[in-house]
Amino acid sequence: MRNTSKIFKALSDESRIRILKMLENRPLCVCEIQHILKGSQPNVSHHLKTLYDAGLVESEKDGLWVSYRLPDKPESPTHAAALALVRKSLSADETVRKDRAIVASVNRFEITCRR
Amino acid sequence: MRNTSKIFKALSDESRIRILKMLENRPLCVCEIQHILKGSQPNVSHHLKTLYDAGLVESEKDGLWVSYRLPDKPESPTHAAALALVRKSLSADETVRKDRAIVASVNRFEITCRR
DNA sequence: CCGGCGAATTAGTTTATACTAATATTTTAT
DNA sequence: ATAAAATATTAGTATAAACTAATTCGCCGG
Repeated sequence: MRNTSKIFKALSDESRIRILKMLENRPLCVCEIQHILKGSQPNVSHHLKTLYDAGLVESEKDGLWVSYRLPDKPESPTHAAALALVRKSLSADETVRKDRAIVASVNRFEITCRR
Repeated sequence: MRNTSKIFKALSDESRIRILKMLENRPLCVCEIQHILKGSQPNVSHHLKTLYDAGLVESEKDGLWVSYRLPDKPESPTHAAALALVRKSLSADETVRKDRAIVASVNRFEITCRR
């Protein structure tokens, strides 16, 4: 039960839902997510850690960057169902649509990540 | 999005998940839930209010009691999907099993609700 | 009407979560 | 090696959620 409520806790923050919806487009590095959420870098890292600890994202080192993506193979049926629920929801949400429009038009080399 | 994250926030507490799993057996009044969760009455009322505000339970006055139940007709597809996810999960959880065994063997007239 | 019971609300306190600022780590380029 | 960039971690603070205790509300039977 601890595990399940951790999943829901991770999903109970709007920034983290926005991140998951962005990742439906494609894998993103931290600085791209930061650019779209307009939060501080440590704050974004913290949200990503929360999602990672809940088993809702995977990460991979990619040179200087760390790429985050939705799991290919969720670690449990509950994880799969939760991710499916998110996928089916909120695609019409205005913030989500704007976020994903930016995802589609940006790459990591065009943006500044420096504070 | 606010609405969706409210659903997840409501589901992110173990006591509230326990309540939902108990309600899969049958509608319950506050004092029955309190008897099983072993929490204070105001605490249980607060959890029920959180679930109610998120659209995850319905309530009905029943004389002196207030009966809570899972919604017959969830107010949105997201609500339905979230409730379905809970229904499919955790039925094997030890705490959930014990709770539901008590639900099956108790009625409101046999228990003491007084603090 | 009055007293008692179930439930809801309020107030106050504790605990957990989110954010900011500063620092550390890792990797790449010079 | 040194420096610079991307990310992670830590410390400290602000905000929100959960619990306890006390009070209030509403319904029912005398």
